[in-house]
Amino acid sequence: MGRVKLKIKKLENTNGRQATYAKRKHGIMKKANELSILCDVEIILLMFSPTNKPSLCIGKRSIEEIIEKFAQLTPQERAKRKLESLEALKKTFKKLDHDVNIHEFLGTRYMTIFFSLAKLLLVFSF
Amino acid sequence: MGRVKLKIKKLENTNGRQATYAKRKHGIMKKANELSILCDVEIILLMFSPTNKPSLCIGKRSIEEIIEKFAQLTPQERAKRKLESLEALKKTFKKLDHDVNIHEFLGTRYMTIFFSLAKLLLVFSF
DNA sequence: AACTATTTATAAGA
DNA sequence: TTCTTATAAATAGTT
Repeated sequence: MGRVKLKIKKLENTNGRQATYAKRKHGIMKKANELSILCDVEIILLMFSPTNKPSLCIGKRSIEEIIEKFAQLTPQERAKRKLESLEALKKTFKKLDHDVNIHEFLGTRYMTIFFSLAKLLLVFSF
Repeated sequence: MGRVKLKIKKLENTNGRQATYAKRKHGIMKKANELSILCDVEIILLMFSPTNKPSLCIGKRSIEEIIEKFAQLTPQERAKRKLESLEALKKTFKKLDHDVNIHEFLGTRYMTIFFSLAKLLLVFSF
């Protein structure tokens, strides 16, 4: 969609790649949001920029549902749950790392993806 | 993009919603794949259909990288690592569930998302 | 499942 | 960089 038909292969020009990423990231997030609303479905979209900066997009309804559930707790319960979740998460990753050395297996980037999602889903603290 | 401009709100007709989901799911997966190639970035896209059937889309390069890393192991190492990872994962989820009762907090659908991603990222066994 | 009128996304240029 | 615009691509309603 543009002045010419684009070949789908890595854009070698760095500036062009950044520009295209910015445009298409916007486009795909819009699409994800529309789809989640139109069809009433859950969507998780996680992207890493060419410089590894993460962008997370979640279907509108899902986020609202999480917020609503979280909001039904008292502030004390919320703080407690968040702390507990983060503690459990830390232990979990230490344990997993000890068992299978996932850092080495997955690499830092995947650990970041995984950790982001875990945090998001567990404690709504992204 | 279509005969009329669509209002972005939940489609109330069930068949229409299914049809739109199918079309737009295809569209957004194509976009995700194009973006991951053009800009050489990692993308994870996870969608649940109106009937809760999950679709997972991962940037082409990422999947190839995982496969390549996994393929460098010997069959014995692969089997061992996969088993270990699954065991660790099971323990992890039992532990997490005990600590924060995430099943109750997140609900089954989110557990499925989380588990799918965990499996995918840990052992390439989806 | 295929079609096509129309809207939407976007590549290149300003 | 942000804005514009020609063109490609997606898709809503139809068949």
